[in-house]
Amino acid sequence: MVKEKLEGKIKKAYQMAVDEGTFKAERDCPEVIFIEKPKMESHGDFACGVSLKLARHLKLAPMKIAETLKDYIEKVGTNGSGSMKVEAAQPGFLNFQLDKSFLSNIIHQIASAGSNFGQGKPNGKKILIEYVSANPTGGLHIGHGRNAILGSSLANLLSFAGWQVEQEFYINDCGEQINKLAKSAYACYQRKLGQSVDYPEDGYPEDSLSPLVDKAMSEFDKSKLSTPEELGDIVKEYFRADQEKLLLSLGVKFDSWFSETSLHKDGKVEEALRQMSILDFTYDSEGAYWLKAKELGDERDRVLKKSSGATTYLANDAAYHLNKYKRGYDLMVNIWGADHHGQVPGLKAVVKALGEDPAKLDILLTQIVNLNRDGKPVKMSKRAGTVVMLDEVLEEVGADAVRYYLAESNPNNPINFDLELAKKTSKDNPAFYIQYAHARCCSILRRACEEYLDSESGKMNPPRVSLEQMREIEEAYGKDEHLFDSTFDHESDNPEAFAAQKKLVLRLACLPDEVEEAARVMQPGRIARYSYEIACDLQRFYEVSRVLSEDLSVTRSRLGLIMATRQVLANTLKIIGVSAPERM
RNA sequence: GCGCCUGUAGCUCAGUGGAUAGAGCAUCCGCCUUCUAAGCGGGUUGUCGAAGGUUCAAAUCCUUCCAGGCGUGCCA
Repeated sequence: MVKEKLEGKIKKAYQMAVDEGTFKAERDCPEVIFIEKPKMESHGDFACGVSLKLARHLKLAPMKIAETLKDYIEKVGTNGSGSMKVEAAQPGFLNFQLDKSFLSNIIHQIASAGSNFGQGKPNGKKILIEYVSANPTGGLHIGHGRNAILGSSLANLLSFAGWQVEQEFYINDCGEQINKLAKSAYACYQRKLGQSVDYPEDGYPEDSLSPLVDKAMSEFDKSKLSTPEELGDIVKEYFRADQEKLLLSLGVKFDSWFSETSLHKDGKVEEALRQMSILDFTYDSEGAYWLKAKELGDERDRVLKKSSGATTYLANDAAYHLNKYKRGYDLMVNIWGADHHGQVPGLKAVVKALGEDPAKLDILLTQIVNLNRDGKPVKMSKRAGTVVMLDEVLEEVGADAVRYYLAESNPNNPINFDLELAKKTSKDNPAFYIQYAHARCCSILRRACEEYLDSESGKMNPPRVSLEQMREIEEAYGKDEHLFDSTFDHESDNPEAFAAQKKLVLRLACLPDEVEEAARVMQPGRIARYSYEIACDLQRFYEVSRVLSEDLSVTRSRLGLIMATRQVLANTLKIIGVSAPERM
């Protein structure tokens, strides 16, 4: 919002300078105008280093360019959105100092946009995010959890940023693992019927299957359980349904569940194989059917159909991705665990062999999640040995903490998830601290309309703001641009308070830029960290500046700042899928 | 061997080619009669893994090397 505005101004100034012959160059600025937030306050609220980059094109000294741009920016004027000071600084930066009307205008804009504040304009593009995609042969572990939270937060983020998003779970419901599941379940079933059969070697653990087999026996007639395949189909659906339920409890909801088996039933795998052979990217060798993957950038060729006649996961993936491409997305994102990174070149090769554009397929890899308790590694599962199961972590720390910690980090880095930290109710725990900031805003808004104790007389005073007045403020603050001007009126009385308010408002103003940037690099974690910064700025403001006071006009306008903060916190929490409580 | 990821403060991590390198934790000092102290302010803390290169400007881009993690199936 602010950055966009400044960028526009600089661009206009540049063009004016060209039009008037001050700069001898094309009208289009040859460098990207990047607005940054300077680290040092003396460098203004925002800064731009484009003059340094333009020096080469214009063959002028950077400082000279900055000064010229400054003059033209002043000529361009403010067109109503509040004014600012511009300064040219060595070695050629443009530093912007926003004034009070600009700050007050930001609150007004947040107020009028409400829950839409920060939203990107619809870009008319469709994106498919495929994630989790676990085998329906057991529960989800914490790694699946990371994948799920990244996918879900990314979907929220991109949708907020203006994409049309669909979320899909690809069910790996056929192949060797599923056969093994069916055989294990069937052996378990036969034993329950009193038959003495050997349990398959390296089969799935009997204790985890036993309750599901019981359930199948109670829900289905014997005639439906006569083969391992029939029982396998039932059990894998139980596992899938459990996964869906667990994901829903974390706020992860898919638009579609795509079955791998359905590709076989519909002849789609054969169709994909034919398409690749038509383009001459396949061959027979050693009794198997191969993809010329090496020609397509992989390190070696890959088997599509085993000598047994069964297709490999890669052939099935080819069929699945052909289907995705046919659905006409502008971009497809797959989220995989980093232990699958070796498959990336294979899948890219398949896409090329199908004659589709690999640039439309983006694969995000998530590194592992290490669980700690007070700095020491934990192994908590009774069921799966060393693997930590998602439902156990969820039960211990709750959905909000799980979502925050799995969303917050950069997917390329491993997560060190500390269970004790996630349960703490202090600033050490950012998930808590952000929610607390939201609750604090709500509390102040509530208290404004309540009676309060007069410390001198010891009597209760009537509320500072009546419910009716509060409604009026809420309504007016989206409409009246100048309602909040007095928020910043007391700079000289209390410079500390002014600085804290200004910092908070400028932080809030960055939401649109943060959303845009996070969406561009597909890192919802940036929003989580941004949210934490808001919470810190609010806390600072709260320390040095009272909202509810005897001065009604100041109270009203500061309530506006609190409403705006609450709104931006709510919008960011929604993206990462963490709840925004009104009381804690 | 080859491929991918990572290397920034004692620890966990941010950092978009820009100005003096940033948070939290830890540690030290100070602060609660006031809207939620479940907190706040301040101090200490760095060969940005190493060496070259590109650039007016490099933690950031390029090359080489070192260290760690993961992967390298007719499993998925």
